[in-house]
Amino acid sequence: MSDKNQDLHAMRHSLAHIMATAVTKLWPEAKLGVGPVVENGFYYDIDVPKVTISESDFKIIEKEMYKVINAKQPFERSLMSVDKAIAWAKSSHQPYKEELLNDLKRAGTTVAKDLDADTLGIATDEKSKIDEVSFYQNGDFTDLCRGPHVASTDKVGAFKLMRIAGAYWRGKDTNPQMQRLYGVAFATKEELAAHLTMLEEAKKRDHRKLGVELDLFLFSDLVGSGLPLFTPRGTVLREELTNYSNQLRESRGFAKVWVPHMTKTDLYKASGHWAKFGDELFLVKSQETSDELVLKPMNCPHHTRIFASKQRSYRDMPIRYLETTTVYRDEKSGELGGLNRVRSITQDDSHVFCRPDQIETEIDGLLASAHELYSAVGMKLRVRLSYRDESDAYLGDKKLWEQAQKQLKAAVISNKLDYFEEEGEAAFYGPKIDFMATDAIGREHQLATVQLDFVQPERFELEYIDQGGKPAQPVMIHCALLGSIERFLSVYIEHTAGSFPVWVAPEQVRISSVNQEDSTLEFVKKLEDEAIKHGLRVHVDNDNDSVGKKIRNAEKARVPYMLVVGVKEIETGEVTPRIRNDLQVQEPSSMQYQNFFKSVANEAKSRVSKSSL
RNA sequence: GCCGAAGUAGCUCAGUGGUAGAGCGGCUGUUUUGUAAACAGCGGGUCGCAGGUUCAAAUCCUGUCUUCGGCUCCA
Repeated sequence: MSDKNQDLHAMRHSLAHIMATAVTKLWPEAKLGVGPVVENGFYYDIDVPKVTISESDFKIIEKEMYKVINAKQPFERSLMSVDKAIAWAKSSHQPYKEELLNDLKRAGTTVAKDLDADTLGIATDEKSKIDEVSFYQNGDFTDLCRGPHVASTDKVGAFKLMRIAGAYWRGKDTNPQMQRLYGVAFATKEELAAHLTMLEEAKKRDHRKLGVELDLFLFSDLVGSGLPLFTPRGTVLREELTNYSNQLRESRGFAKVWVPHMTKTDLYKASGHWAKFGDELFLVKSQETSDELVLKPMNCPHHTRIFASKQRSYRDMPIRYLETTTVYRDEKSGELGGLNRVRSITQDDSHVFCRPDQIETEIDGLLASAHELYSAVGMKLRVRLSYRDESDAYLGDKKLWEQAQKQLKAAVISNKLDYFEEEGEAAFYGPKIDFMATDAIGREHQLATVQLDFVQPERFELEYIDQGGKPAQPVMIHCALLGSIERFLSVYIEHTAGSFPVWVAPEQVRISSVNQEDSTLEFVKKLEDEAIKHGLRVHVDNDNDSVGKKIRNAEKARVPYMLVVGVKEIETGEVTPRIRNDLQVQEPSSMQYQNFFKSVANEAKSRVSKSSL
């Protein structure tokens, strides 16, 4: 950590301390939990019995904090033995601190993983030997805290309280819930202002906001939470992306299949999903039969039925199925949000049934497809090899797991992918390769995945006849390139800020007339027909608006190309396209309109990210 | 699920117990527009939904649905 960062860290730490000072002053019965530094700021978990602090209290809390700051109280650090500290916590009625200290004492020389080193006043490098914990005092307020703190309360830079939220004590939902007060803090007012501006900018990209502005999707109270509806424009996005994903896989020998969206529970009891995902399933009740049905939460068990419908020879392998289809999962209501987490999830799903010796080739092809797709959408890919850990949450033979994990790694290495390995991230039925895509503002998202599966072939007793004429068990490879279309779109909309490349853009060309003269309207119609002839998504704006207004509207809709059409164009037959800023590489020149549409159609076909005009 | 906040016109929002508002969008008319907002007029809301309190409820109370923030982030 640089000196500057250390200073900033001490400031934020001190602010958490000062916030605790203020809250304790306002509500003397407040019980303090933990108050660490986080990215861009700090928080403190506080439990005030019978009082609910709300954001409207921020003013008085901030006012109280400024009182402390303006008093320029020095922070005085002191050390105390753990036993003395426990006595302190008891006498000052701080049960949460007392609990932490007791756990610390019980843990002896090793600190339990979930203990908060910051709050306990333990330096990381001292973890193995803890006899004393540190306290900081300012004025008449003392708090257990590791620090570091700044020298006095006035040296804390600029801050702002941001929000308040419930947080379980030590992250366990069986524990009491405390109130977490968040603040952001920076060394200078200017940096704080810049941060707040940045947050505003990020808000502008929010796919939920753009979804409304660009008329892409919506939610209806009557339909239900987590169940998005897509408008014509939004559906273009879905179709363009899934067509591409399907095309990439069909060119590698995948055949489309189709399965119904509900099934008997027996299928998931056989697959092993019932035990794991039972409470996430939507139950469907038949009024005609006694069938217990559910909406499908995944497609693989269905696809195994198709595979198992015939006897397969080693010569038939691999068998590759692809289906872009919607699955339904009853997520916890509080976890739903925009398109990122929904209850109707459309996957560009595919399953390969292959011989063990074909694994590497199959994975190679899928990795190459993922690479191509993510290049086209302009996102950098990093790969996570997700392995099992030592827990018993996984099904299947451990030796098979180890073998599978090695094969995944080999394929990733031979594809020269940037990768890292992580234990405990695997699916319960096998290890996987997760693709982490980086968006335009540097956030990383997990989207595509390739997963190996030795468990379902066993559970469903899948087999093929090997070269020696004996039955053998195939390996299953699950793969989704986009992952879930909904989540992909939430990321992609924010990645592009709604400015989609020509091939994805719901509206590719807008033709705006300068006036409503018959001659103009006729020529506009001629242009529209030409665009349609080239398969372009074109809109005509013949409204009685000023040219300036029409341009503004087209810009707001993020239309890649706009043509303004009047007498000049009619006379010459030439158009000068207005190119959306992010696509433009050079000043556009005028050209015959036939050539213009031809070029745009080519750009869409080859999925380029910049304009060639 | 839990804690907190919120839901008023298509969108963004004002309105704290006494006749529901603004801007933008929409529609109509005037204008016939040349590269980021012409002018005028007119529509448009059971104030999320259901109960309750009150002479009177967008406003107060209860329930419910929906949305947002958080519950993982810590040297």
